[in-house]
Amino acid sequence: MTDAPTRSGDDGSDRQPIWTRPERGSRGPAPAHSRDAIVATAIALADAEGLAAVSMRGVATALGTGAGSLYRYLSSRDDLLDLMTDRVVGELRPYPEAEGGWLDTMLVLARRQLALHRRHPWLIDVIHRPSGIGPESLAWFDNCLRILEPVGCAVTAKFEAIAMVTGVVSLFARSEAAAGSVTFAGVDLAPYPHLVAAFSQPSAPAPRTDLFERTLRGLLTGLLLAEPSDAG
Amino acid sequence: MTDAPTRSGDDGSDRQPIWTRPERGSRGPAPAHSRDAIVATAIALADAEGLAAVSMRGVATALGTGAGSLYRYLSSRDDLLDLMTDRVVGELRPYPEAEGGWLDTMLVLARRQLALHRRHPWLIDVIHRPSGIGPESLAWFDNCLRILEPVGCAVTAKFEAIAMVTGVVSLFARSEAAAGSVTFAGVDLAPYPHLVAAFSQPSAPAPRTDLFERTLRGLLTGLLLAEPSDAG
DNA sequence: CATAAACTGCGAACGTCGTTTGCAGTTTAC
DNA sequence: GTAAACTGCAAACGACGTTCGCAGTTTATG
Repeated sequence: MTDAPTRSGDDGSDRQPIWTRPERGSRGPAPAHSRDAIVATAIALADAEGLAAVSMRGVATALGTGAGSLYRYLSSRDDLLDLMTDRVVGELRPYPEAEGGWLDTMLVLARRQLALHRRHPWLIDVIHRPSGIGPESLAWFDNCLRILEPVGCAVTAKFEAIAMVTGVVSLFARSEAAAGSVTFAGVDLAPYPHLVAAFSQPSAPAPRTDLFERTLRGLLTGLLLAEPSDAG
Repeated sequence: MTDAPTRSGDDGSDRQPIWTRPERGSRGPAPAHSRDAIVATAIALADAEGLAAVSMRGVATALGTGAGSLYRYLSSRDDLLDLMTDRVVGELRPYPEAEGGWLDTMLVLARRQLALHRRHPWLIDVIHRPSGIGPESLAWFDNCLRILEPVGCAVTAKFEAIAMVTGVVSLFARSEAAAGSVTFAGVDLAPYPHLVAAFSQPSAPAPRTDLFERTLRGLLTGLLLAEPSDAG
């Protein structure tokens, strides 16, 4: 607690983010594991048993070690979640060319994001935290800017549009994941006349894919193509 | 653990949701607190010190009692969060009449939701969980259906539109709350050419309110007014 | 009015969590 | 060769949600 310089590799380096922190020094014995192997194990665990299974003890047990040992490679569980997020974002590669026009290409990217959420359902619970921007996320963002290059509007509008697309994709992913989990069991619906009227009406299945595409197409054209003549 | 009928009021009633569970029986002494007072205390605590301060011990301390005592009124912390959510949703009342047309009225409702998020920043972390639908949320939903009554489209489309509006509002709320928390400190931006090009460009402040309104207006008209002639 | 059932608050405990710490052993720089 | 820097590991710490047992209080029932 005084000023002992021990643990300079992991413990003392809380200043710089996990992305630029060196994995190990050059002095001691070879580590039994690697940061990448830990992250891969954690992702496999989350895919199989959900995010709740990704505890320090859980990941450590899957690796055949103790919980405290993980702190030789990571400085916190949040770091692990950040690494997991960025690693699966890398699955969005390779990025498509913008051959079919920027709007269609953005839709392809959005659909790939949605597929990523389906592949890793825990992503939806992890993506909405501060300080979770890693190299792969930056690359994805950079690629979106590349796709939007032919669009002649302010960069701030592009930033907003990209963020909104990502957000809407997460909304769809959450809606898919939560499908059927809402229930009105034991609740008296009598005080809600419009609800019971809606429920008593025959409902068509309503294709979801169409909603996804229509929503994003309308969003992007509205945000990027609208003339700012009368705004403000 | 055999079949002792004790604690039938709180403990044994895990079956039915918190909304319909009776607050107390008729036998014992008068409770020192009430479910409503506990929820109000928890909300005040969350408003002041964030959701992390809303622990059973934290709420109990604010009430001058012990953590275990809270389980006489609630059966879990999740129940408490559900009650908190539904209570603040009640702040959206009274609901406006649809005098200015359904689109403008829906925008008013959306703006009120955004204001609610600004008033209770913890709401964004609590609203995206399963099983959080209470009477006030139902009333809000019912009111949205009332506003959308003159719109002649399938009820499923209305359901989707309402959910999407709520979701987009939460996106804006989250974006506002996370403003300035993302940082590229210590990260080399060289591998992201389009990003550095965007950052080197002069950026206008870009009015957010306009983005909010434009996004929702485009969303609602696109989802509710589009003709389903060529779909499918 | 007596009795028993159903309630009350409360403090101690349980198990799990993220994280810290001390220690013994290993490798490398000087 | 020595010391610094590293390694893994087990134990512990504090906080969390939750359970449990107990003593006391109120009410329904006879």
